[in-house]
Amino acid sequence: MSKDAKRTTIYDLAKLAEASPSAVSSVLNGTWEKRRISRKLAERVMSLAEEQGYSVNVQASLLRRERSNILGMIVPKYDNRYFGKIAEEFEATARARGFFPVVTCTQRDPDLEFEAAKELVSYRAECLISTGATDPDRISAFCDASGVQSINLDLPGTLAPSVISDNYSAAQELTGLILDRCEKELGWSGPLRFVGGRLADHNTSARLEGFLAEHRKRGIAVPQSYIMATGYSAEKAAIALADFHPEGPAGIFVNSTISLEGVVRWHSGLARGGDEIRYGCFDWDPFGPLLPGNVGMVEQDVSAMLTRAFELIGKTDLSHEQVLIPCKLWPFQAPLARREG
Amino acid sequence: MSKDAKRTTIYDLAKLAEASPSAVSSVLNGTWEKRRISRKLAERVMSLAEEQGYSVNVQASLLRRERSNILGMIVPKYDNRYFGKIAEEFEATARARGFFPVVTCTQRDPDLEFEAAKELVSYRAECLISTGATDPDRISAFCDASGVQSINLDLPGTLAPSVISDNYSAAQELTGLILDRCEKELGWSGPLRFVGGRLADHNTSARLEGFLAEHRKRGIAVPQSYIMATGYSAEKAAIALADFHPEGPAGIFVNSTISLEGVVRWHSGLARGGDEIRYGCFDWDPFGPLLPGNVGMVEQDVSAMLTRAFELIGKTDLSHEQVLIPCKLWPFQAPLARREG
DNA sequence: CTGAAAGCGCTTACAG
DNA sequence: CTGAAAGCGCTTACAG
Repeated sequence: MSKDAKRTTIYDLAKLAEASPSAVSSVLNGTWEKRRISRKLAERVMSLAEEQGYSVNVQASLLRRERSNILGMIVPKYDNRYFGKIAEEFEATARARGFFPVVTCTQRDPDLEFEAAKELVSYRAECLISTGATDPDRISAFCDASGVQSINLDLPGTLAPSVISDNYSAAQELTGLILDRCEKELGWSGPLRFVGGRLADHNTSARLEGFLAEHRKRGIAVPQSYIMATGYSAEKAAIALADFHPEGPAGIFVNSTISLEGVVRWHSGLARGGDEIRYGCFDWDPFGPLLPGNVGMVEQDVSAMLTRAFELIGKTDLSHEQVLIPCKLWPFQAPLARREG
Repeated sequence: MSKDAKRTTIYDLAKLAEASPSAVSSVLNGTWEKRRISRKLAERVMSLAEEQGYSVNVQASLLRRERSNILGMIVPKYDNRYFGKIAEEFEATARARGFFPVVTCTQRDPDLEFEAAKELVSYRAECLISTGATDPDRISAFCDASGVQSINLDLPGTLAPSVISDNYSAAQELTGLILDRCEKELGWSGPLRFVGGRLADHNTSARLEGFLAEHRKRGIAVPQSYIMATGYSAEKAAIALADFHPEGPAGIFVNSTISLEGVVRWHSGLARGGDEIRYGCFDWDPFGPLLPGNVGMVEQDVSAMLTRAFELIGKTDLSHEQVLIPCKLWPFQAPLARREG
């Protein structure tokens, strides 16, 4: 059946069915009943199509209909619980609604992000969702100029509606949880250290505010040096903590599972004192509950975020507001002890 | 600049530049020097395009050129170190070579896989790479009938060339590592248990063969009941081990990080005896080195696999052979002890 | 009940 | 140096 030469078109089918290309077209795209084409012809065409392995040339079809059906998404990473899940759910939802999802992973590189956006615009995407984009406004401005709708997810922008996690509240809750556990289990109350992320990043700064608010509420002062927003990498987190050899109790607010990796590495490398360390992490990883000292993690509500984002697709005249989605806090039971020796 | 109505076309540009659409087209697609269009006109057109925020309608352009530039990939999950990395590298490589990568996540669902393949064929993808597909041959047969090239990655098929990891050898090495460590650290020699995966799955069965070969080489018999290929889920792995309360030393070959989660959960839940457990995992996770009892992990060589796969793209008359890519084995240093009480 | 015709936005031989 | 024309494979008012 392999037809290397030319693929079957509606013209081929028309010839075989002894009908016009128009009739074939409408049979194939399901409008034949409306056009009152005889069931007999319709069936003949459909079985011929099957037989010839015909598949519509979507490129041509959509060009003619001046649509693309493409829903674009830009995402920093796949290899990440949070963004991986976002991409997966986005695809499933888009597909369920009849769109053709095209997701592109841009590695947090602003230029790659913009290139990907341009490409998606060239394909005349119906809408572009920028997830965790480093420069969402640049993308929105470009989309806007080309008449393509854009929506921000995870990280907000000012030129398009944004659906983001309620970082402030979740960070405050997580801070409270860690402080409570330090008090209960170690008889010690803060201040905690804040490790990971970048202060210039909206989410990190919102989380830091929540972190500080909870300390303030409890009357605990946080020294400036306790804020270690050293970026997104396990190495940097480990380096930031390298000089920290706690003699007594200590607590850490870990910003993102990427930083968590560094914190755990530091923790398991401590000569002693590790048993009196408690930490919690903003973001979720299945190995989290198994890490000694980890008292809880925040899980962002991906489904809720996407549901809200999809509600905005196709809507015009939207305000560029921020929609805040609450997160879930997962406290873990009794802390596991650290490795011996 | 927002043009909600109609997007700028080459005809608009032609009018503004007082030139023909043909000239504009060739300026815009870079063939103007070949067509010996005056630099003056070219520059006029280009600045007008810039000014009008023109972006070529790729749909129309590619339809005319009877190409799609699309390179399709089907992948089971994004939210997974291994497949997430494959998707990321695939995209970067495809883009670097001038393709438009479209990757689709199909959740190990055979029907979804097939639907996605059909969709990609409708878009006239130049080539479709099926990664970890449950039924690669069904996809290859369909692609073949439509004149679309297909390549299998990770899981082999018989109707298209396959690039896969050398599961057998890596499993044998990992088995050897675990057995060595058990002997050295616990003074005990096997047999190990094999946990996770499905025997019907090519990779699991190749790994099991390597596992058994290493035991055979050392003259260690493996009881049938030690093979617990219970599928791909943390729960199932944990359930399979639920009745296993080792009194003395024991060792486990963990098939996939998904199962690892279950094994670690089981391990950390043991009332006692956990200190004399050693395991290793086929597949890589950054938290791996931090898990007590974990002596090493296998990392599949994603870059090498993709490099080989890309070499096949566009090649015709390929045999449907299997290309085996060696894996890397990462031994971890001294085992960490388990949690206390 | 069905077909001829125009057109989606491009590209590219062909003819000056 | 440049334009008119045909055509990629479809869809859809329009006219019977």
